[in-house]
Amino acid sequence: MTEEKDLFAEYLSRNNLRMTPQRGLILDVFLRTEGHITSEELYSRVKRKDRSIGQATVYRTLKLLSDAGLAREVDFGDGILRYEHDYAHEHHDHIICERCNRQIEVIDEGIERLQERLAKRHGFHLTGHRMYLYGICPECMKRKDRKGSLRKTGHTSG
Amino acid sequence: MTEEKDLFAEYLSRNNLRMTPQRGLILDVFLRTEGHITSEELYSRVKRKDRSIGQATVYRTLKLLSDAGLAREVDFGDGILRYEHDYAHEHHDHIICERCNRQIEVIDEGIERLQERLAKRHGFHLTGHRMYLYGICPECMKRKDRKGSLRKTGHTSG
DNA sequence: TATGATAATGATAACCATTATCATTTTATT
DNA sequence: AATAAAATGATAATGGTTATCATTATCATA
Ligand SMILES: [Mn+2]
Ligand SMILES: [Mn+2]
Ligand SMILES: [Zn+2]
Ligand SMILES: [Zn+2]
Repeated sequence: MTEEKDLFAEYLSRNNLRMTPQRGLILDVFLRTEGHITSEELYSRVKRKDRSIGQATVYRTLKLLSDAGLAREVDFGDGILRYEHDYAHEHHDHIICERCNRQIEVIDEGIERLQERLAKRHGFHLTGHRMYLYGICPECMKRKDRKGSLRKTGHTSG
Repeated sequence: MTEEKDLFAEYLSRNNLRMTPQRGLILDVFLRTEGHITSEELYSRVKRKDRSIGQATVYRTLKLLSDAGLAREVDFGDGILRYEHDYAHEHHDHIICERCNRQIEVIDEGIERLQERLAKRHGFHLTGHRMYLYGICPECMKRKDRKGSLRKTGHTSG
């Protein structure tokens, strides 16, 4: 946590930006929050510690944290950007349950390798990727056809 | 093209919806347009043939076409939904160039297989996926560091 | 071929996450 | 202190998409 703060401070000074109480607080709260958090959620958490904080500052800081390599944007495709820790966190992809929205983090070295090869085969230099698997989680599998909260994205039948 | 129209008609009647001149025209123009088209683009094309068409109708019809299995939503992550043909078109994924936005369609059976296995390993029943690779295309590789139109998504360094 | 019932259309307003604007305040440097 | 540069927070704006709603078109039936 101190290490992350140092990294952020270094990133800021390297870019002629300034460490401020707001930025420090936002980073703190972010680091204490596991999972995939929206700017809105983070804003409401930060506001509990500093009534006067502005929502725009949270948006701005989250962007800075992403550039600094401390946060990573996660886009589940529902129109709301989420953020997760990106420092000392291994890269991973996500499986999302279309029934209950449960999300788990997964990694498959084989897939990563093949992605690299696939890009190369087409002459591309691969710099990143987004991969989201959609399905039905084990729990939802048991309680059969609860058609209740289907997500209705267009990812089904890929 | 007649086959697609039949499929659409069948889908509509199956859902107690009606085939209309507007829907027919929108499907026609959509089928004649290759690539990944936005609702806006399709709207302007359709409007050339029917001045009186409404933009909402294009949005609505595109959604219907997706449900009917004739169109597929493509989300490159820039906040604009695109659509591509989905009937008699093999599933594929995309590589997008971060410099010039060129996009190519790719498929890797090995990856598809591993995705299936990865989901199963976590107890999920896989229903679909989204995979976008980001990189630098061969052309942009040659004309070095044209930092011109960098996309600035957050997908880099996956 | 009128008549209801239902669905579709097009114009427009609303939505909503995110960005831009800008006056004011804070911070770093002289 | 004085100055310049950057950050903040309130608020307006953005822009793709969706909701609303009065009007029109379509379908089934008599
Ligand atoms: Mn994650
Ligand atoms: Mn495609
Ligand atoms: Zn589930
Ligand atoms: Zn390129």
